[in-house]
Amino acid sequence: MNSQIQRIAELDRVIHEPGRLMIVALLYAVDQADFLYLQHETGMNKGTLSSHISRLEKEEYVEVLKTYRGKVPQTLLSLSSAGRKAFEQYRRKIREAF
Amino acid sequence: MNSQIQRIAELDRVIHEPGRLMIVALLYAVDQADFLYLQHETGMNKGTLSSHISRLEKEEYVEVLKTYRGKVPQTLLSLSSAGRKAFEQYRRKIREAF
DNA sequence: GAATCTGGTTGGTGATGCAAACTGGTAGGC
DNA sequence: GCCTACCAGTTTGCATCACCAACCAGATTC
Repeated sequence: MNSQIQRIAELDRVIHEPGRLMIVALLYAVDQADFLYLQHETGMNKGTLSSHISRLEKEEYVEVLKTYRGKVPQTLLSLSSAGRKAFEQYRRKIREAF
Repeated sequence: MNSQIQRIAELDRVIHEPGRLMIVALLYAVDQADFLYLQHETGMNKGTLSSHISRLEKEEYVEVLKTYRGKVPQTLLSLSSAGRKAFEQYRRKIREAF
């Protein structure tokens, strides 16, 4: 198997999914963001965003902190160190392949 | 929306799928390949490979030529010019994003 | 006749995307 | 107080897609 194909075959599917890739790339850049910010930046509807966040949480790639902005609930997201590493590895393989 | 995220959002989903990305990247490099070669290089089972090829054909990204190697049937695949352009655009967006 | 070869099709399972319904709380009008 | 509307997210129902194994078709070879 040639090495470009090898890299593609090894891509982390959890991160490769564009919806989650946007989330992870955003969190990688800003360290912390809330649900509404992610929704606005990614253009996803809230149901889809919510389910991608759940998937990333289940994978332990993001940490979720439910808090309040005044009296309004706010969900804060950040990348875990595992998530950060996974993204860096994904990015490295993508760069090597293309 | 920041430009990295914009690029990710615009990625062609038909090509983004790793199975099809491997096929397209291989065909981009070699111009023509047969079914068994693709199966061997990608490691996919034939059912999955066959359905990805059908999808790419439906999208008019690949051309399929059913022929014979001696008396044994052989399916030859090549990228169409639309497929070539789509791959180049995909690669450009990936490179810009990462 | 039985096994092999190439490739396609089918059936089942899980993932994704969207809209709509829902939850638990807040705010405003009267 | 009470009713309605809103807000932040989550869950659900439905359609489509991806993956694998198994089976099938048509021809060949042993």
